[in-house]
Amino acid sequence: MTADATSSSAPESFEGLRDRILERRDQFPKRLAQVARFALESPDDMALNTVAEIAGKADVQPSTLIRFAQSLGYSGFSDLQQIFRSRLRDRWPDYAERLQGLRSTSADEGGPVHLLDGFAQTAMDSLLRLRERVSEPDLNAAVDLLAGAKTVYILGQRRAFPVASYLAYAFGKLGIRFILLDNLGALLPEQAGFIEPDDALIAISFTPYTPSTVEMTTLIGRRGVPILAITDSAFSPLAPIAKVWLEVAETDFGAFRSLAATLCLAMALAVATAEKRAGA
Amino acid sequence: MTADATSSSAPESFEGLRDRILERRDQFPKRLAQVARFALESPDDMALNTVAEIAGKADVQPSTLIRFAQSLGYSGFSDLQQIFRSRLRDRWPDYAERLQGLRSTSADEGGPVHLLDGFAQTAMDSLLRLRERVSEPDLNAAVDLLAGAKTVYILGQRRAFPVASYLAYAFGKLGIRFILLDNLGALLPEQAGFIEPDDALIAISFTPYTPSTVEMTTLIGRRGVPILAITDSAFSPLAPIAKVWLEVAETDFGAFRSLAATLCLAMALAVATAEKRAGA
DNA sequence: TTTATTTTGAAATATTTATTCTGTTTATGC
DNA sequence: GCATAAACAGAATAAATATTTCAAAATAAA
Repeated sequence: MTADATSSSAPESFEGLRDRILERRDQFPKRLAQVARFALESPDDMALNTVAEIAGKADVQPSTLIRFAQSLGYSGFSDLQQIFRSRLRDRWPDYAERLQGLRSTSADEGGPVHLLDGFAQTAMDSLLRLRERVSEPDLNAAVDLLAGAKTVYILGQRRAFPVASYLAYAFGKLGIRFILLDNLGALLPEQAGFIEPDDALIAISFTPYTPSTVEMTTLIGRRGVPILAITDSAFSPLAPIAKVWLEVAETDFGAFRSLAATLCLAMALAVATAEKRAGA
Repeated sequence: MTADATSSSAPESFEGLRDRILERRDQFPKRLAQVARFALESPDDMALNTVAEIAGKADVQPSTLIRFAQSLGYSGFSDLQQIFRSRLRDRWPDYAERLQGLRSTSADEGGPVHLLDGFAQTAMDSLLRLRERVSEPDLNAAVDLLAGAKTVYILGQRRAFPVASYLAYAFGKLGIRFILLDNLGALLPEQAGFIEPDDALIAISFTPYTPSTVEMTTLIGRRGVPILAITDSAFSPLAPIAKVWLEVAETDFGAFRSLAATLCLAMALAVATAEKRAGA
């Protein structure tokens, strides 16, 4: 079987690999079948351990793993292992194929359409990651914080300003009292002048963090106002100041970053806050 | 810091490691801080790649990664990497239920997380449909229109305002001359007073079309200014006025609509315009 | 400003890990 | 039951990867 196995090319996706193994399930010799079974039963082990460790767990010799990989058409075990690793990286099977389609169409270089595809793809990546970064307790804490506030102050400048202005729009529609700190007329200090400890502040900022946003948030935090920060990393200067902070990791495309995940989070926060208030 | 870092034992769980990194965030020297940030932002990369590859992505020397690991009390990088790998293993189980939650957006469970999933799903739907609605010739025409303009005027109010303000941000970064018609001080007529036929207007509006946006766009159109409309249907009052119009069909979730596709289109337009100008 | 200390980059080295090879065993057809 | 071919275990080897080292640069202290 070694001969004709190498003739057909090796699968490049985990699903393809799985199918290939299954369709040959009866043709594998004893030890190879043992490996095949182990591979499908413990794909995590296949991805994360060394040949020797996996061989131990599967109760075969290390060389058997290499022969297994080669019988499937891979150059060696390392080659095969990449498939198992990629499965851990992008673990969203149901969108995987749709994204794949988008990728192939954007293969042709340059042009506005290529850019559009690229940005769409980037935005979807960000959205898929959103749920991994935002934990349920954090999100609930954020909603509690907002629902308990007399007035919600919103601060987001430069790249974060579209998000801030969207929040203002949504809060208005939902009947949540808010003030948008837009720094109009350089009156930011005055706009934030009357904020009190039973209000709340949503501060939004991403690298490179707008200095005046950081400064103003620090100032407001010192006055005992609970702060909800929406930012892009645990290293954001906003994170240590905030009572609750939510991380959105937007994906890069060239020099530009999507805002899709951030806006999505903003919408969810706004609506959840309104629902919480209605329910209480 | 190297000395006393090794004195305290190294964290054995990902959460512990994360906390440890965060509490030392300000004490790391420059390159180590760079690694710390990368580690928390791309934990998957930390788990699955080799020292050399990770060093490349984080833009540091391989040895810096070892130093980083040792400064946290681990014997070397491999030791540290085990933490990141265990995180991938342990997180796997709840994958199924998360995906399930994302799929069944049909509101059986309320709660903030459900809303977040719903909005994410909605945004992705919009993005996937974006390419079906926007044709390549239309997009090229839109870019030509913008690239040929002396100054690009941007008009978008209420729900469309976040898009308008994002365009302003992007144009600024890209060195494209623009004026954001924000109607500040009800001075919209004056802001648009000097717009000329060799300029261009981007008008953004969705149902229910903000009357003043439609009126102002009509007025400007009569003065012979080429108009690019971004709107949600062929029946939009903006469509007949515009020289080029692009359709974005955002999906509803409850009473709210995503802005993901619109923003995505805006980004693509901005960058494509800049590239076109650079190429010409 | 000078000096001491820490931090960093790049290359050399050590270690781990994958792969190949060889003799031996097991299965298969005659 | 013998001959032939495939499969295998284990050791030897090759490749890759992690770690250490040391001089240069940056930073902090005097």
